[in-house]
Amino acid sequence: MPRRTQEDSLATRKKILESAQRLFTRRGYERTSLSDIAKYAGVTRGAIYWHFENKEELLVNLMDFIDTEKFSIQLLHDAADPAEPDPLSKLKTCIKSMVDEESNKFISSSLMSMIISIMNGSAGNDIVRAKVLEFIKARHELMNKILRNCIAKGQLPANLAIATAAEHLAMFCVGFFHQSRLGYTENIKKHFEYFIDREFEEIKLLTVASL
Amino acid sequence: MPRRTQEDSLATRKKILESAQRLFTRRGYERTSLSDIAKYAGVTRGAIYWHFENKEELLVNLMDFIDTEKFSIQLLHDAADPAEPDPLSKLKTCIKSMVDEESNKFISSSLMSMIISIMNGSAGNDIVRAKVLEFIKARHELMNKILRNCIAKGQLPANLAIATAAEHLAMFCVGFFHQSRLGYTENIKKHFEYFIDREFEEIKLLTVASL
Amino acid sequence: MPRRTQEDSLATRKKILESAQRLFTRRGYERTSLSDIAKYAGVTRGAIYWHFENKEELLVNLMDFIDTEKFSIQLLHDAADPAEPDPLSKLKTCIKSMVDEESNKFISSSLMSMIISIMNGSAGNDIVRAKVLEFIKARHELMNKILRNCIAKGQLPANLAIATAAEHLAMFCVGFFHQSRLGYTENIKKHFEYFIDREFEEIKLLTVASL
Amino acid sequence: MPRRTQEDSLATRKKILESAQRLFTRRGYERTSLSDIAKYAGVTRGAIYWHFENKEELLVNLMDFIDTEKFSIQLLHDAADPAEPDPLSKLKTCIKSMVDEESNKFISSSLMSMIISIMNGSAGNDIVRAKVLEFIKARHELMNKILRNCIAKGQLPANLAIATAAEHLAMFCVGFFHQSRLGYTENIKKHFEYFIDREFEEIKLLTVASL
DNA sequence: GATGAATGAGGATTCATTCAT
DNA sequence: GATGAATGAATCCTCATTCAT
Repeated sequence: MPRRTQEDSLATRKKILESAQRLFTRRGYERTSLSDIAKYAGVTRGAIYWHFENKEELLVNLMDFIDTEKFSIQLLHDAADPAEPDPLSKLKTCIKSMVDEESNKFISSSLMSMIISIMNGSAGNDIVRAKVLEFIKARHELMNKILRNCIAKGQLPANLAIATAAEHLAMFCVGFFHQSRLGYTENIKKHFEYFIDREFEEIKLLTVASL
Repeated sequence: MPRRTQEDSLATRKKILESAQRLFTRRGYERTSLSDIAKYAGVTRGAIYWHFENKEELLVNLMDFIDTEKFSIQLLHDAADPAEPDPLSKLKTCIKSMVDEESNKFISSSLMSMIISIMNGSAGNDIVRAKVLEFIKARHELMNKILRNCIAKGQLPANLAIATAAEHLAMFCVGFFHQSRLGYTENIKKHFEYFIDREFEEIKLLTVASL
Repeated sequence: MPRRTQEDSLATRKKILESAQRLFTRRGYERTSLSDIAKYAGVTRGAIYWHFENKEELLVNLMDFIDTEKFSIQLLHDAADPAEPDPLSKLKTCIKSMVDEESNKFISSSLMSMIISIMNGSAGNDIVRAKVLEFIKARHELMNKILRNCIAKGQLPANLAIATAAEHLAMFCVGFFHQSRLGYTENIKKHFEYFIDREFEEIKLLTVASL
Repeated sequence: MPRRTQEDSLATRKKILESAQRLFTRRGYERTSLSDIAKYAGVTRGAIYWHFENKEELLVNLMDFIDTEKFSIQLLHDAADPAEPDPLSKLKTCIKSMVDEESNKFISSSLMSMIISIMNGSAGNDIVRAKVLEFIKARHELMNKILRNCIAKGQLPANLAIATAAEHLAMFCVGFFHQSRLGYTENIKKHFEYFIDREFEEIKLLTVASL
């Protein structure tokens, strides 16, 4: 029973993307076949090819999809907004959400595991790699912007070594994320807010003068 | 066709393992075919099957192989040795070596990227997952042992929350490793020793009392 | 969305046929997808299915279309016309036009390349084969009629072995056509009229008496 | 039940090539799937990929295979041999054999139908096209060589326009071949030797002086 | 009249695995 | 110990075709 209206079409597209996300995250990009995705989405492989050029394009579109859908990214954008009076809290809240998100398995960090497996994969799919790198870069720039916003609001030192601080923060998040996946952050999670606070204390030390 | 001596056999085995390591690290487990490995090692696929049951077994054996071969693990074992008077320095040295290792691309941390891709991928091959988890657990226990050794030598607080500290340290290392792979640790690398020192200062705060 | 007039419909049909001709000729029947044709014609696949049952039917219709459209066939019909005082010249002119047509790439001989690929391909699509064979037969009969007309006008011997002559002439044309496609008629083309004349001299020898 | 000895391997290879030839000739390159070939040869698709890189390579190898296997090409080489006292007869014999070969369906001319469908196909497979063009060129040069040999033996005029003559001869052969495929050489076949003789009489007229 | 969405049957290719030699 | 040959299942992808709108 084929679907016909434009809404149906969009619904199909969404179903495919969601299935792809779920399966890519669960099994990794390589180990997920289009057949798997189609089955999971309740459509045929052909339908996937109607909506996406090929497997790579599906992935690229998925990235945009997740980026748009998931709300945690919104928090980051808020934190970067010059109109935001308390960007630091917003940033901390966002980082804090990693704990819940992880337990929910499907929030923006699920994207990261995908990213990693793609970057570990390599070889052919240059379009995907480019997209991933672009994606990462965008996040990095966003982080820098947030930090600058924090400085502007007097929440971080004026002479902060921004690039270094951004790297440090990213390390913290990524480290937490990966260890969580392996189940080695039980104790950290218990006092996660404390560690976030400590992280920012560390960052505050990273002034141009001190390095 | 000369008779193969046992040495030849071992040499072949080693060649296969080294090729596997190199290629798995480079392209990931899924994207590396036994054909690739055989070609790279200058043997036939059949030879791989002589030495290893199948692809998974090759991977399992590879983990042991890397663990034995690579020297950085030795540093960790030294640091855990009760006879070692300065385990903290040994540990720091080992962590510090991540910088060079990364640039050299082929030290023990390369194993981690493999581990990650395996944990991200699969679903199926439980033997491998089990092996990986065992491997990670062993590292974790080793880390705990080292921390205890540091406490014994008075280099860390007696009431350190060891498990939490170990998790924190792991987060630091893993975070650095991943961000390095993506090329986002340039600034961190410049002052890596400083950051290692700071990391241990943080850890020192993690006493049973304080948490 | 404006109402389609009948003219629009015919225009679409024509666009499809022309696109089909161009692409079939260029890439062959098998290697041309309906998608290609639709894209080239600036319509959707669905439109093709509105005008033609399926791919085979499109081809069958295309043959009629070409047959009607192209003018060289007209020359042949003229040559077959009993009212024509000089059928031989008409025939020669038509053959001579092969040289230009080839360089123009799209005259009736382009049809032949299609025919050939169909006869070489297939096995399955009997309707097409039947159509092709019918088409070829029609040409053959036309040729016989022309030869008879030439005899009637005294331009060829009364006791000409018509069937044999027709075959010979066809061989000449087909041979030229194929060698042209491969680029091996450079020298022949330089004196093409001469060779046409010689061909007819040869044909004149094919009398019932002589064979 | 897999085969193991080298002879078996060669036998498999041969079976694949023969099946490919038969099916390519019958249905054309595009319409023949590797599955078809495998089935016909009684092997699996994998076996084909063991012996040949891919479908194109199979075709390229097939061309060499046919060229080597079939005997009519030997006649041509004999005719080109300076030691041959009567090259013209050899050449005529070879051309004459087209009649039988055609009826046998699988002689060297079957290659030509393949060539045509490939040249008509086009698009992707540049390697194949190159191979085909090389193949055709080789034949052409061989033909030129034979004609020169005929001149040397005084069987053709000293001032023969060789290139033109070669083209003319090729046209004759190719024309006959194609019309035969379509079943329109019945009458020509009855007196084929006569037409071959006439063809050579025509060629004899093609002197540098006369053109 | 024509479109957009979806299907499903293949098709080429890759690859882990097997096994006689 | 190792090779070369072969298998067969899975994968990505193409395409003719269908059909509600």
